[in-house]
Amino acid sequence: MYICFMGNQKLYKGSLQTIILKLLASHSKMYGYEITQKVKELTKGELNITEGALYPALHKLEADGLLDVEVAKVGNRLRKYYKLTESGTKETANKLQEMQEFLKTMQHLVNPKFSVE
Amino acid sequence: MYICFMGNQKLYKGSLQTIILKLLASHSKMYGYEITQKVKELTKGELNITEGALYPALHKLEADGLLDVEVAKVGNRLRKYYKLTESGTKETANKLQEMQEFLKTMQHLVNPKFSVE
DNA sequence: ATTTAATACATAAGAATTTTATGCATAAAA
DNA sequence: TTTTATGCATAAAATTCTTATGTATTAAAT
Repeated sequence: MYICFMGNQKLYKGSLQTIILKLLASHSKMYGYEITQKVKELTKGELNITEGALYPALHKLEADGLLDVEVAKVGNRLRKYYKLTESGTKETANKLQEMQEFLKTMQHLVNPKFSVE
Repeated sequence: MYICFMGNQKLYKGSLQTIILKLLASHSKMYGYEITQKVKELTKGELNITEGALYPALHKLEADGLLDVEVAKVGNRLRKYYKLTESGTKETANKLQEMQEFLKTMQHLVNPKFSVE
C-alpha cells in the first residue's frame, strides 16, 4: 500500500503527542487502531498516522504517566484501551495551549498579508 | 545563552524550510543572521531559529536549486545573501499551500468545539 | 472455498531534522 | 577591556518519524 496523496506529512512532525492527547480528552477511551481511523476521518485522509509512529508514542505517553491502559478482549482479538490520567489531563491542556500558540504564530508568519515588512 | 521561555519548539519541526522560503518571497534578499532576527521579531521571541538548524537548511535549499547565493562584504565582515531562484519561487507557492492546509487541519483537530464526535 | 482486505498489536533499521556544543572572526557597547 | 552582538560554519547527539517487517484474527470478496 503505502500510497500518499496528502500534503507534506513532514509538517506534522512533533504534533503526534498533542493529537493523541486531544483525542483522548474528547473520547475518554480509545485504542490504537481506533485513533488512526479517527484521525484519518477527522482530517479527511490528509493525515495518516502510521503504526510505527503511533504505538511507540502511546507507550511513551504511558511510561510518562500521562495515559493508563486497559486491555480488552473483543472476540478473539485484543485491544488496548488508553485513557488520560489526571496528570495526562493537565498536560493535555498545556499541549493544546502550546499548539494554539504555535498555530497562531505560523499563521502570522505565512500569511500573505504580511508580505512586506 | 541557550535560554528558551517559549512554547514547544518541537512543533516547529518540519516547518523551517517553509519559513525560510516565505521570508525570501517577501524580502527578495536576506542573509542568514538577518533571517534569525526577522523570525524572532515576527514571532515576538516565540521562535528562535538556531544556527545549527539554519545554515544547513540554507545550504540544502541552495543545493536543491531553490536558492541562489551572493556573497557580500560589509566592512570587514562577510554576508551571504540568499534569494529565490525561479524554481524556488514555484516551490515556495507549493509549500505555502501545504502549510495552509496543515494549519487548517490542525486547527480543526485541536479545536475545542469538536470535543465530542 | 479461498484469497484478499481490514482489524489489531508490535518492533527495528534507517532517514530526516533539529538541538546542543563548538569553532573562528569582526564590531560595537558596557 | 571584557562582554555582547554580528556573521559564518560544522559535527555529535537527540528526537521523531517512515519504512519495512512480523504475528494473528475476522470480515468481505471472488
